[in-house]
Amino acid sequence: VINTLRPGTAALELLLRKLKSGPLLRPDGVAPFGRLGQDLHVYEPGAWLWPPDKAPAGSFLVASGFVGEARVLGDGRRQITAVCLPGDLVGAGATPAYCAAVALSRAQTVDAAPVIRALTDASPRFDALRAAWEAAGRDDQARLVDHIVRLGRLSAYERTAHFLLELHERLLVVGLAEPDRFHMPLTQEVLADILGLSIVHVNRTLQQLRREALITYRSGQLVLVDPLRLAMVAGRAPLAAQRRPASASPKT
Amino acid sequence: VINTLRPGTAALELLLRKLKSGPLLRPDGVAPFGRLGQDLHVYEPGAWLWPPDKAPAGSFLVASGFVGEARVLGDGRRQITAVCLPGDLVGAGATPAYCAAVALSRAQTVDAAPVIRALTDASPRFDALRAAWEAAGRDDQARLVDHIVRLGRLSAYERTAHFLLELHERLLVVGLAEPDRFHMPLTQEVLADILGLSIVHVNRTLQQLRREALITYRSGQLVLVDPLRLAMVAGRAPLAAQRRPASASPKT
DNA sequence: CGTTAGTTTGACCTGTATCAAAGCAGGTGG
DNA sequence: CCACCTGCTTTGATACAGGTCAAACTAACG
Repeated sequence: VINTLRPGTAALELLLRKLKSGPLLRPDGVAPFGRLGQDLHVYEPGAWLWPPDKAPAGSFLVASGFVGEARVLGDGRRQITAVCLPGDLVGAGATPAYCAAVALSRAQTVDAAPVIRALTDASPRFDALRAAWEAAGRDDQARLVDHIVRLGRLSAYERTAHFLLELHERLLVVGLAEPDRFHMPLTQEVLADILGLSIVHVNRTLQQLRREALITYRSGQLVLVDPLRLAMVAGRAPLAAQRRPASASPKT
Repeated sequence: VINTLRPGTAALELLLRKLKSGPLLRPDGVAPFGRLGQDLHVYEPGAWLWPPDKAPAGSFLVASGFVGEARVLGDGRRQITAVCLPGDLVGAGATPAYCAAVALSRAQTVDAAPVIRALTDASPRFDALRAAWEAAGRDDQARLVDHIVRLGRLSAYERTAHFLLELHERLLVVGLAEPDRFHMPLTQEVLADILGLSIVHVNRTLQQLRREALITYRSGQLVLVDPLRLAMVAGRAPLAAQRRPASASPKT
């Protein structure tokens, strides 16, 4: 479906899906943007969208592939602080300074300036859109907090499960995942830099998840074989408790 | 100086200092808020400002002491995701849902509603203030990212140094630190939950920092004995950023 | 002075890192 | 079609950072 569109159009469509998934945006509140995509960028895995020492060069909408915000330490250690999926913005408000952006897989982006312009525009015509946008920003923030908890208090095993579930959820929202599987283009090295682990340990952790029949991974397809048990491992509410929307009751 | 003011006034003064420290706010841009502080809350260390399962009950300005945003896992593990110092807001935009707020030391807060109202107000009279406010929000965000890097890629030793420097910097901005020291009211247990370590290891790490003559800590006063070397350890070194020096045979 | 919360110590254990080398594609050029 | 890269995954052996448990020490405080 998405694949048949031009990348710019596709990216916008993904963004709108995300915004529409929130409680705030009625489908008819979606404003008509200018057409996007004359300014397509393609990045090979590992390529910088902007390098560590430069300021973000505008903001971009991810059209395909995964992009990461990363910080690189003097001795080469690297921590990826956020993963941007198709439909996400890189370099916008959510992206603080001192973060490089790097393609985590082969990725396409389009210039997001028109989108930003519309969102910044004070016109009441865009009110609903802007509200949805702000909600998405809060989600981004909540995800940073999730990441902190993962890194600070979860074991490698829990961490990995937790992260894979996050990816799945987010991709579901933009329609890029099936209920039990999704395309996971990240190498174990990249996963290591996201999860704060060593490559070797990521490998062993994934093996354990497979051995215990929680996931399957073949040729880029990640299958959540047992999502419930996986969620349990990740320390998420055991009984299908809702999480994303702003009302919830975490377990005791 | 600050101590002689009523807590509400003092808190507001701290906030304004922070906002004024940014590049955007000219001193005369500071708007006169209503007087604050009829609604003072005092919390004992460990007390919830709001518990894990409730939504933030409004937003509060910290007047004194340290407050933390925390997530508690099912089995009791706890990760403090952000530390709010005097002059910071807890529960405002920067604070995402699913975070409890807890007093990390004895702390006072005042209701921040009047401040929020002024900032939300569209009046151009507050434009400069609002801009400063947004800058402060970006700082908060950058701090979350710092925290992620700390937890993901720094050793316990580096992490601790890095965090203490952050505290010092932030307290300097609001005038609550001297150039080489500040009052650090956090217990090692709390530090552990911030740094993602065990209590015992925090203790040993602090000992190491003292043994190597980087810091001193007596009766709540934390002294940065050798800020430069400390910054180096924390990986904020402008100079050679190599592996850990081990100049004095660090033993475990 | 006993109580209590916090810090410190020691002994021991384990999760994760490190090092090194071996398998395993998917692509390339000969 | 094969030999050969090259980048990724997997494996094994070993080392260490940091966790856990338990107890002793310290200092504030009623």
